[in-house]
This record gives sequence, C-alpha cells and structure tokens, in this order.
Amino acid sequence: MISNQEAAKFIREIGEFLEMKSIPFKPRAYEKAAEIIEGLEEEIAGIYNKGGLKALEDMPGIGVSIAEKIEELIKTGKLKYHAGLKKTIPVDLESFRGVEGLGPKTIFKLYKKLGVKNLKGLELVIKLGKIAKLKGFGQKSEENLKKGIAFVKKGGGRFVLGDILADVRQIENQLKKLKEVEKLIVAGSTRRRKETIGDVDILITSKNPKPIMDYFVKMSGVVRVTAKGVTKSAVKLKNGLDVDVRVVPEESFGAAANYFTGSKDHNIALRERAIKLGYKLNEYGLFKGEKRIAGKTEEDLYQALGLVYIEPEMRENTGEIELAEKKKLPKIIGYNDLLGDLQIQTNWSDGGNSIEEMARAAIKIGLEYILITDHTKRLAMARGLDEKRLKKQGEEIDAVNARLEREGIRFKILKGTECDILKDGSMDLSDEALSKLDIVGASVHSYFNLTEREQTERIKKAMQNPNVDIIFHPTGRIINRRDAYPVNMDELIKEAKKTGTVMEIDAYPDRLDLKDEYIRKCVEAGVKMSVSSDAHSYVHLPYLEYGLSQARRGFATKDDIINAWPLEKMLSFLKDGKKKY
DNA sequence: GCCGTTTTCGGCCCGACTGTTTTCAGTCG
Repeated sequence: MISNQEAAKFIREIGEFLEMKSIPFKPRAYEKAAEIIEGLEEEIAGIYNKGGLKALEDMPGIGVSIAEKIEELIKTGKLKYHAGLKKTIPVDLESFRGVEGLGPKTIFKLYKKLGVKNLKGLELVIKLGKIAKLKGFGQKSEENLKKGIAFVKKGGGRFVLGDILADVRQIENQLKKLKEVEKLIVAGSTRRRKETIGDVDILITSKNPKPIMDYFVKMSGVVRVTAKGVTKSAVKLKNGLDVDVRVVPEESFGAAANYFTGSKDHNIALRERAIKLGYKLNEYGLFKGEKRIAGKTEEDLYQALGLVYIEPEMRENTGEIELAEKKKLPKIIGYNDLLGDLQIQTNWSDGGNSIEEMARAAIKIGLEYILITDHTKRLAMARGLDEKRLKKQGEEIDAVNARLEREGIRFKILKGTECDILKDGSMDLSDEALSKLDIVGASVHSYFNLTEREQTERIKKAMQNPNVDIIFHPTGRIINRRDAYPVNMDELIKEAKKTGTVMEIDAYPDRLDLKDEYIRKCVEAGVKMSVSSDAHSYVHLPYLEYGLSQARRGFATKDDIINAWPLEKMLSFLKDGKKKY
C-alpha cells in the first residue's frame, strides 16, 4: 500500500513538472495538496478505503482531479499523468531535493541545455565547467550550486533546537549590545520552538541599520556571507547554521515579527483572512488601501483580524486560527508553571550526580518536588537497580528528605523508578517492590524491532499493571538519529485513558517524546501528561524548558500536565486514576 | 487545480535579494 510520503512525492513532482512548463497556478495547487497529504496523521489509503473518492475530495486542497490521481496511486501504485510528464522531462527531481537555489525552472534549463537528469549529472557538468558558460548563469551560479550540493551531501542541515539555542541566545545578546539596535527578537522556527530548526531569523528595529549589518556579517563564527543588503543580510556560521537578520521600521515591528515567525502556512492563512476582510497583509502591516490599520504589535494585528492573540508555538495552521476566531484557544501552560520533575537519574545508575545534588539543583531552579527514577536491572549497562538496591536507595532518599526538612527547606524527593518494560510487557521489578514506590515510570529500552502489533500490546500490558503510573518517552525516538519504534499511538492513548496512565513528555532535547501531534491527541482524549527532564546530571534540569515548548506546541494547559500541580493533588490523582481502573 | 460571507467563474500571498541582466526571472521564506 502506498504511504503518505510516496503519494505526496508523486503529487509534488507533478507540480514541479508543471512549474517547469511555466503553467500558472496549477503548480501551487499540487504543492499544497502534497503538503496536506504529507502532514496527515492518518494513512491516505485508509481514508480512501473508508470513504472513497468523496473522502479524498473533502480534504482541503484536494479536489476532483487530484483525488482521482490519489485513487489511481492507491489502486495501482502508479500514476499515468506523472509518468507522461516524466517521459517528456526525464529528470530525477528527488535527487535535487534540498539544493539551495535550485528550483524547477533551473533544473529544467539544465536538462534542456546540458542534458542534466540528476544530481550526479549536475556534479559532472560543474566539474567540466559547463555551467558558467550557459546563458543566464555565471561563475557565481556555479559556485553556489557547488556549495549547495556539498551541504545537502553533508546531511541536510536541520539542527536540534536544544543543541543550538544557547548559541542563538549568544548572538542575540551580542546584537542587543549595539546602540543602533532598538527592538530585537529571534523569530522563525526558533520562536515557534520547533524541535528542529533549519535557520535562525532575527528581527530588529533601527533608525540606522548599516552599522548593524556591518557588524552582523563580521561576527565571530561567520564563515560565509550569503546576502548583504540595507534591510536584510544572511550569514552561515561555522557550525553550518544559517542566520538571517532583517531590519524593519518600528511601526511595522508587529507585522514583521508575525511574518518572520511563521509558520508559512499560518501566515498564508492570515493573509487570506486579511483579503477576505478587505485588507492586505504583508510584513509591513495590515493595510486598508494605502492606510496602515495595524501591525505595530502582534497583538493589534491579531485583533484587527478579529482574532485573539495566538502564541508562537501554536502557529502552524492546524486549527489555531479557527479557535482564535471563536475565542476558544486554550490557555497553554507557561514556562514557569512546573512544580516538579518526574524523571531524574542519579549516580545510583547512569546519572552523574547524587540524589542530594540533584535535589539541591532542583531547589535552585524553583521546583518543589522531584521523582528519582534510576534504571532497573535489565539495563545492566546503566547499572540498573534490583529490588535490593532500590530498597537501599529508598533509605537514602528518606535521609536526604530529613536533612532538607531540618534546614527548613520545603521540598520533597519522591521514590520512583524507570522500570524496564520487558519484551512480553511485564515489568523488570516485582510488583511488591513497585507497589512501595511513590510513582512508577515504565519505559521501553530494548526490542525496538517488534511489529507494531507486538510493540503496542507490550506497552498496553505495562499500562495495565496497577503499579505503573507513567510511560516514559513513549515512542522511543531520538531526533536525527533513530525513528520511533512502530507502535499504534491512538491505541496507546486510548489505553492510557482507560487505565489512568500518564504519558510523559520527555524534555531531553533530542527526544521530545511525546511529540506535539501526540500531545494534542492526549489533550483531546483527556489523557494527562508529565513534562520531565530525564536529567542524567544537574546541568540537564533546564531541559524542562524544551519539554514545556513541546507541551505548548501540543496545546496542553496546566491542567493537562500533572507536575504543574501541587504535590498532594498530583499524588492523589495518580492513586485514584489507577484505583478506578 | 482549487475554492467560495465579492461563490460555479475568476481569482490565486507577497516582498527582498541574487545574479544575471541592462529590466528581470528565479528562489526563498
């Protein structure tokens, strides 16, 4: 059966072929449809099997013509229209994907003039020095293509937010020190807190932008200047990160902030809304004819469009605009709302610090409680605890709690575990040992290659254990390194609801597991979640911020996140939830 | 090709920058 990715690829390529032929408007329609298909959570083949052509046509951006093409793809795995186009222009579009500055028109020109059909062919003609001699091309175009190819081959270049946010904040602070800089924000996917970001967009207001641009392109760490103008410059840093700076007039700051924060889909939806209301929206403001009616702040902009303010993390055009229109946007959890951290490893297993060190670090960042969750014996590599050592650890926790109390510190260390879920769904520790803990977390660390059915049953069985309170990092993915294990999340969420089990949002920067779309599903299903750092050292505690970003992207409120609740409320919720089951 | 509070035809987001041109096409966000 054809996957959403594959179907989207066919549709997108049709758009690109039509673009090569300079056919107006159709390319956009195909591109849009491809994006819709790619973004679907459900399998398109499943949608078709359930509801037929009609169900496809009912999707936004997909009409009769594209629906029929999808039908053909699902039924035959092939698409005649696509094949016909590819026959007349036999280029491997996929191979060029991601090369900067190389769009359909250029690919077409290279094919017609030089017979280039794929990336390899392009590399060859570059080597032969044929590009620069082509009409419309020059030395620079050849250089840029070369660099673009090298970059793609190096691995695409999306950065894990948590890996580069510190660098970004440093640049931010450097620029803020310039006296010409008035207002400054980091916009783009960084502001939306996407789990990975492609580049960084910085927005500045200034009456005298030239010195800012001069400074920016010479900042330490800059290896290449890709654009330098009066209002826009762009550089590449040593670590491969692209950073753009834009200078905008003060009165346009809100509109520009909105525009450069994106997402692109959110912006397009806002612009279409503006047009419907008889306005025009661009990065300089909201205009009625020639007159600017809003755009100094984002708040006034949304208001003028008849919307309540939408937090950056929610701006993905996945329903937030409709909710804002009806004033039904949820009040998402804030960055200071956590009272505890429910996943912390110590030097009892593979952590770097003692229980007391972790506790004192948590106190310092304002938390009121933590749960100690060292690994269990199956993870021998991590010096996992058996029942005996777990009992001993409990004694140490009691001792540290007593010490803190004597010092008059209001703080509680809870006894817990990150218990391995074994292959058959049973627990790595005895029920007796688990029942003595305050909170039990359970997680998968082995047999990632089970079938979806087996993996789903395995985790469901863990949820059915009356001692298990939270499923840690429920999908096991590591961003940029390892995909989630195959598992049916809808079924797990249903089972979590049924059994009163909490799902974790692991805040470790390359985990962020659950991801935003699953968080939203939990919110909708009324399944509670925890946001935890998974800290293996006290320096990891600030990772909670990334978990909160993810929770906000998933529309979670304080009410959805149990460690935003006072200790007693949280503990009694966990007890009751499992008892009912 | 898609869409609809200007609806079943006639619009489709919009501006900056680059590299090549010598007024603009292509790409990007």
